[in-house]
Amino acid sequence: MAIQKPSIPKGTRDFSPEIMAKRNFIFDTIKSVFKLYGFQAIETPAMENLSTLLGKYGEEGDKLLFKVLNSGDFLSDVSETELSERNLTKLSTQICEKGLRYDLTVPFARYVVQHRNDIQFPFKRYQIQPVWRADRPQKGRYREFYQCDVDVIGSNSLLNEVELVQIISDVFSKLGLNTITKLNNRKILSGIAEIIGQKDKIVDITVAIDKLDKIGLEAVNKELSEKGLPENAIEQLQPIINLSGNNYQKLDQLSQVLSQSEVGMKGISEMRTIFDYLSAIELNTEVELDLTLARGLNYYTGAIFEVKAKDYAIGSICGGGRYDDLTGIFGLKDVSGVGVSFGADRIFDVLSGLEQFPSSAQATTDLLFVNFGAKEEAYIMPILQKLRKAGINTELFPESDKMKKQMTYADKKSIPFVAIVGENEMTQGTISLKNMISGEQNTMNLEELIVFFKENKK
RNA sequence: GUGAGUGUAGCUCAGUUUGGUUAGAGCAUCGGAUUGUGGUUCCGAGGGUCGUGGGUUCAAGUCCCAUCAUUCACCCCA
Repeated sequence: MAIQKPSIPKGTRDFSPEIMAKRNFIFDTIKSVFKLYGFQAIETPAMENLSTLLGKYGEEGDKLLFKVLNSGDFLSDVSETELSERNLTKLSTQICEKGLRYDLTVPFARYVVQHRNDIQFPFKRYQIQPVWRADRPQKGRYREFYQCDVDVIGSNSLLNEVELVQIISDVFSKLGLNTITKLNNRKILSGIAEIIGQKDKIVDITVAIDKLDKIGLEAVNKELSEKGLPENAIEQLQPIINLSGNNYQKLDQLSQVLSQSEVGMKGISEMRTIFDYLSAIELNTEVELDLTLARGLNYYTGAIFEVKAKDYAIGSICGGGRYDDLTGIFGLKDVSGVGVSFGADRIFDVLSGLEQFPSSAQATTDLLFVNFGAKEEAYIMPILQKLRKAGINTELFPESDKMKKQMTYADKKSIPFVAIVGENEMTQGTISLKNMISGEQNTMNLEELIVFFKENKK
């Protein structure tokens, strides 16, 4: 076989040690906050039955699912006529019964239904795993990426929404990022559509309004009319598009427009409650009511969240919302859930772009012992054990290579200290410790060395 | 699904406009100066199907066509 140039699939990435240290810093930070609020970890398989995934993300989503070909003779149940028809959608369900998960929310819903008798509700879970989308990759968009989901299921309380905003605030505060958290409510959007008599056009309306900043009022109105909205409906929308003021002022304006819509008023009152709670606590993220937030309308029923980094343009870095009946499709009715998902890969890109990673995100070996040969190795082994017991990350170079090579290893691996124990040190019972940053070198015994690191580490 | 850009050393790229000897640079790697001292310096070495296939030509990294890969943007989304 010819030698092939190795490569990885489009939109996927290798993570080298330096990158992993930084990624783990993000994951650890997020996890620690999740735990702080009483959430517990679960994991679900990379593959789900295709039937679990299909139809949950809209037509567009179905197209972006990675499907897994059946094992064995996957064509055994396909007739020649079906093959020649080339109905790909139908064929794919015949030859694939599994697919890679597209997000963590739908597998979670499936999990909740399947384990409903073992779960103590309200169930607060977090889940940090990769998901896959057969999208065209581009900046900040990958085919394999990690989501960090945190959801509460089995509780209607708006306290959960408030808590999620706090979690968002805590996470990004710990990561040192300035953010803006945008809130919307599906009920308000429904109310708007109801008032202007265009119930089935909610998505079109919000998508169009969303472009206001980008393309301007005129173009938005043009797009609305292209989507089939009558003139008078567009007319009625104007005060909503031009909504201004602080969050409460926006809600006041909305309640005038939506006074005749029960669902719309419900949404407004929900948002008031949330803002009231939020105003009582300190937050590190700016919270803003934004009616143009249209994400996940396929299943969100109440609050909708989206977080953007203020100092770096990369799309949203966190998003989510409330879904009243996500488990309904799997046969468990009236279980409401609300959650958000942190996009770890985008957060990574933001932190990299802003050079915001702390030095603690580069932790490696603390101390490398130079290897001079078999005699020294035997002498050092018990020392290594004691150092490790004392919590010092220590390694002994495994070959008695040239010192230059061993020093270069320490240098490239950013190991801050090198211990030199050769014949001289062995007879004197000392260790020569070289500081790789300053270059200075000191002689000490083992106890002094341990004390030195314990003091230096903090 | 639509549109644009880019493919030359492990990496970042020059060379393509105007075809012409043996395809270059920086970084990285390896060796030496320096057999108990890395990062700085100096000397040297290895490393190329010029993405792939075809065409034009006396001659193609360079021009033409096709194809593949990859990046960016749109739609949508973390």
